[in-house]
Amino acid sequence: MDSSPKPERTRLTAEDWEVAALQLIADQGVGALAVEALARQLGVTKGSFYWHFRTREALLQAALERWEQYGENEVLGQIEQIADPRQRLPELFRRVAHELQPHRVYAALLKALDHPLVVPVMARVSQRRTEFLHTAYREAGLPPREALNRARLTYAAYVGFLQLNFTLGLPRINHEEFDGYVEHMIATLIPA
Amino acid sequence: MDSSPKPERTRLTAEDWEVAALQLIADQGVGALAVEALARQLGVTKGSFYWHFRTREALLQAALERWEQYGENEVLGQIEQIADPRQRLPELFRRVAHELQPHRVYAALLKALDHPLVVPVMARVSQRRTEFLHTAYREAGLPPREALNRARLTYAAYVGFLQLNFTLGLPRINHEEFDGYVEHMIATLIPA
DNA sequence: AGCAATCCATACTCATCCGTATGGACAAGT
DNA sequence: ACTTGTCCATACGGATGAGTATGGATTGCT
Repeated sequence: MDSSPKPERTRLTAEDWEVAALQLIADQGVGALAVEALARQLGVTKGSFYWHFRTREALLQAALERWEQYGENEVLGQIEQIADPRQRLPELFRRVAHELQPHRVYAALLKALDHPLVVPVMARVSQRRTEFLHTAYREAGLPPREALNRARLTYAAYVGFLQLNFTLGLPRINHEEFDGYVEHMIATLIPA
Repeated sequence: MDSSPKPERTRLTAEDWEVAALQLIADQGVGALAVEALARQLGVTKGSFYWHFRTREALLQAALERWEQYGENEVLGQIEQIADPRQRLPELFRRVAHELQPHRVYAALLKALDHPLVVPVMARVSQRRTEFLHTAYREAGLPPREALNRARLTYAAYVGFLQLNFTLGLPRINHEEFDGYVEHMIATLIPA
C-alpha cells in the first residue's frame, strides 16, 4: 500500500542501531547496553543485530566513534564564531549551563570509565576541550602557564558539575539560584 | 601449633568481608563486586559469604555504611583543628591533592551512580563536604551567598579532578606541574 | 516473473553469577 | 567425651545475556 511514508516497519541500518545505542546510553548508562533490550526497543530481535554488528562491543565502539565525531562541534563550533575573545568564555559558560541535553551522553560515559573502550574516547574529547579552553583563556589575556591551569580547573568544574547536579540529584537547585551559580563561576574563573 | 599468630586461616567476620569489598570497589569498581570473586580473594567459598550476609546487596550496603562512617573524618577532622580559618582552605587543598589514596573509593563510587544504593550515600557525603566548604569560605570572609557558590564550585572542581586525573589517565601531569596546578587553584578559588 | 542479496525471526548453546540446600569441620561450654 | 553453635565446602537450581545456526521474508535488479 504505502511505499515509505513512515519510518516505521522499515529495514534497519547500522546507523539506526548506533543512534539508538547512544540514546540508551544517555538514558540508562553504558551498562544497560544489551542487544536484546535494544532490539525490543527497535521492534526487532537479536537476529537483526548480529547481521549489522559482529559483537556487542563492536556496537559500542561504533556508537562512541559516532558520538566523538558528530557530537563534538555542537557547542564549540558556535562559540568559535564569536568575534570578541573576551565574550567567548562567558558565552560558553552560559550556553553549556543551559543546554544540558547534549551533555547527557558525556555524563553517562563519565560513569563508564571502567570500560576499556570509553577511556580513550573520553581522554581525547577531554583533551581537545581543555585545549580549547586553554587558547580561549590565552586570548582573554592570561599568560600561557596560568591559562593552562585555569583551563584544567574550569573543565574539572564542568565535569564535577555534571556528576553532582546531573547524575546525582543534589538538593535540586532551582533556576534563579542556578543562574546565580553560573554567574559566580564566570566571575571567579574568567579574568576581568 | 600456633594459636593465632597470623590472621591467615582464621575464621572470617562480617567486617572482613566489608573491608575486602571496599578494597575491591576501589580497585575495580562496584560492578566487579561479585561474591564468588571476593570469596576466592579471601580464600573461602560462597558458603562463607551467605552465612554472614543475606544477599550481595546487603554486603554493598554494609560496605557503603562503613565507608560513610569511618572513612569520613580522615581529612576533615584534621583540618578543623587548624586555628586560623584563613589557613584551613589552602591546607585542605594541599592535603587532598597529595593524599589521593583515601579518595579512590569515592572515585569508584562516582562511576557507580547508576546503582540505587550508592546514590543516597554519595548525596549525603557530597552534601556534608559542600557544607564544610561553605562555612570555611564564610570564615574566610566571603558573604554567605557567595560562599555557598564558591563551595559548590570548589567541590565540583574536586570531583572533576578525580574523574579526569584519577580514573581517566589524562596526560599524566608530572609532579612539579601538578603542584603548580594546585597553587593555581588556591590562588583563584580562595579569597586573599 | 525470477533471481540474488539483504535483512530479520526462531531456536538453540554456552558461560556467568546470584542464591539455596545440606552436610562437614572446628571451637567453646558442661 | 558430648553436645551445641559457629563458620565454611560442595553441589545444586535458576535467571540472565552473549553469540550461533538456520531458514524465512523482503527488497532490488534484470
